Amino acid sequence: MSKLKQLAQTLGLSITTVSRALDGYSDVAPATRERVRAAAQAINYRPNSAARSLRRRRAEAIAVTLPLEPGRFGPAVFLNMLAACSQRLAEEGLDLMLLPTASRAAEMETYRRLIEGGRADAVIVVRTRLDDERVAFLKERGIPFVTHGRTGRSEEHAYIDGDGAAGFREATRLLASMGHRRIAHIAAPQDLTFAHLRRSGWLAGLAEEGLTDALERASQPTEAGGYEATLWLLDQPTPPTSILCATDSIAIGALSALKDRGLAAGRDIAVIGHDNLPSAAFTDPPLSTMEIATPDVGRQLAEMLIARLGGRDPRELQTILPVRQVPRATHGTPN
Amino acid sequence: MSKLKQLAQTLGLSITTVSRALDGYSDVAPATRERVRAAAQAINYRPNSAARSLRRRRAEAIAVTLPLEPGRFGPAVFLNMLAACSQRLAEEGLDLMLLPTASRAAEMETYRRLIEGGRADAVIVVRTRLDDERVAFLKERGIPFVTHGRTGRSEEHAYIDGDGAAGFREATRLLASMGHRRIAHIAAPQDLTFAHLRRSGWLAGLAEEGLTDALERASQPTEAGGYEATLWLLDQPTPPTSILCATDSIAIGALSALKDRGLAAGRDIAVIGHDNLPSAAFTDPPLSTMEIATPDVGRQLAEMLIARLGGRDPRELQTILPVRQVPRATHGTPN
DNA sequence: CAGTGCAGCCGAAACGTTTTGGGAAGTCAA
DNA sequence: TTGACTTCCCAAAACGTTTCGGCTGCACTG
Repeated sequence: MSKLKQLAQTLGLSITTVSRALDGYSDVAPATRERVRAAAQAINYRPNSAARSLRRRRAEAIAVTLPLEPGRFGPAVFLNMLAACSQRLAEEGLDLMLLPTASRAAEMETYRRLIEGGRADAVIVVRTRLDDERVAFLKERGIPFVTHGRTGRSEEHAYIDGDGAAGFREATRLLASMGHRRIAHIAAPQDLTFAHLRRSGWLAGLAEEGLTDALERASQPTEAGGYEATLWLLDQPTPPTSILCATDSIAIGALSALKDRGLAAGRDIAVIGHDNLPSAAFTDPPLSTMEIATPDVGRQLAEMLIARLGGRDPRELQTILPVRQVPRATHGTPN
Repeated sequence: MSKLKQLAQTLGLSITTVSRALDGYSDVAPATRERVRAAAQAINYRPNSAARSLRRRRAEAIAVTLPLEPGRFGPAVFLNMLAACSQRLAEEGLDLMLLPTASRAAEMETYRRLIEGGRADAVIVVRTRLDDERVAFLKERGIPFVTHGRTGRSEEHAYIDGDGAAGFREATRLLASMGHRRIAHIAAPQDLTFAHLRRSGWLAGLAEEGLTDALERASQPTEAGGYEATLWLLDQPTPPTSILCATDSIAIGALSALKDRGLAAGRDIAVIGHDNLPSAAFTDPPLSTMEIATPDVGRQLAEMLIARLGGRDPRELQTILPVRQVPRATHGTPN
């Protein structure tokens, strides 16, 4: 027998009344409500979530797939954001479920199961691409969603993103102001929106400074990728005096490559990353980097999701957060 | 109208038959089964998960809470493991849901909701403690679970764990064999099982080598913690010639502290970590560390979970995986 | 004192599946 | 021809909630 029925029986009430009492409806006497609450507490009652969401026709859950290819942030930063998000969602009775997916195909299949199967009411899309099939799918199905990062169709959907372009433009100009003329870029794969935006910020900065030497190298957003790319840059006929890296992981790889070539980061050559990973303060020398200035991205993301679930127009839910420079020891003057 | 009903109507079959056809029961004619499958495919049918799990009385989902205090592995390693796990679980039609939790209290409340509300069929417990209230709760409720890491009651439940004690014992003896006599340990909080085991391995190694100088310092398992602890160790009357760190994060902080004191890791003083984080190969000098030798921990974890769901005795599901040394450049001889 | 309104409660339907317990038709052996 | 099996299918119940549409009895109004 269901626990709700048990409760009703021991209390001498109908199932209806017990249910309504627990949900705080006004048509049950305050005294009764309290009695019910106490009894529910006593037997540790939690409504069966399957039954509830079947009847209510919503899952009371938000999903986010977790693509395992190396990504935007380090997982640590990313998880902290989702944690904050989940805390805010919990206040609304919403569970946040993270579903790891190994490939794009697996990710799309997960989306289909989630959506068609009614397992999630809304989703968070991370590691966005300029042309993102997940966004297309969700728009077509009419599922509320918020992306973490822009896409090629950003004007049509809710998103939250850091202003990577501005950050990279600023960093480029900073390097130029210190006398650097050959400012190279190690880019992450350009189908990833954030990578595209950061690169365009770098190009804008070069243009504003009248610099025409736009040396760049594409790389996976990993330490190993950064290592390789840096060696390549150093082997060019006129190697750069500074390297702007799309992510801190790349920058950490870069530092290692410089060391292996006997170059001192921050003296012989400047390096700047992006993300401000926890370990970035502990590299040698400590990495100059940048980060989203707002501390509560996760919470804001949750608010946007809640607003979307409430039917708010996605075009009112588009946030670009400022990026702040975190200068440490690797952005020195050119030799 | 439900999609299943729609299907049944367009096919001129009963709901029963459609359902059974899709589930592959043998009492529906092969031809019919194919017809149903094709039709379902065409309209992109996915059973409503709430209805299904209400009727089946299981959620077809495994939960793992994600404590956000700094933990055992770096999140990257951890997520890769869970990804592999989730892949295997998906083959059984099980979803893996990750629920971030900010505090122990929030974590327990999440457990209660999950379990009492029937949202998950089994759970994975990570970041285990010697005295773990989650384990107590799950045992009491009779919910199948597997822990990642042992506890004080390990003999009673299923677990998978690396042999941290053996790894630290071996590393200690290795250092001793190179002439080190003052081998210090930076320990993670001792209520965490892994920290306790690693420390005991270090102590065992010292004992076997007849070393009595057991200098140690407790620390949070973070870079900052390792930094602080290292400075403290260096400030002792007779500072160590080598430092065995409970985690790579600690070791990375240690490297940074050594640098700040003008000491060269691997030459002036040896450092060894544990976990083999992706960035450990890119520290300066590259960090000597150790790691679980088995590549597919996640998959094995999934297998154990499936076995538990199948009613297998937990005492048959206890795995301790060998730990392998990953020597790089920081474990040099004493000066 | 009839009529109206409201507070507090409840029965039954509904949500979309799976599963139980058959039933009808066909096949085969005796 | 009969009975026993098989094969293929189905109606209805069940899962545990929420919610719709009342119903009862009391207080108040005029």
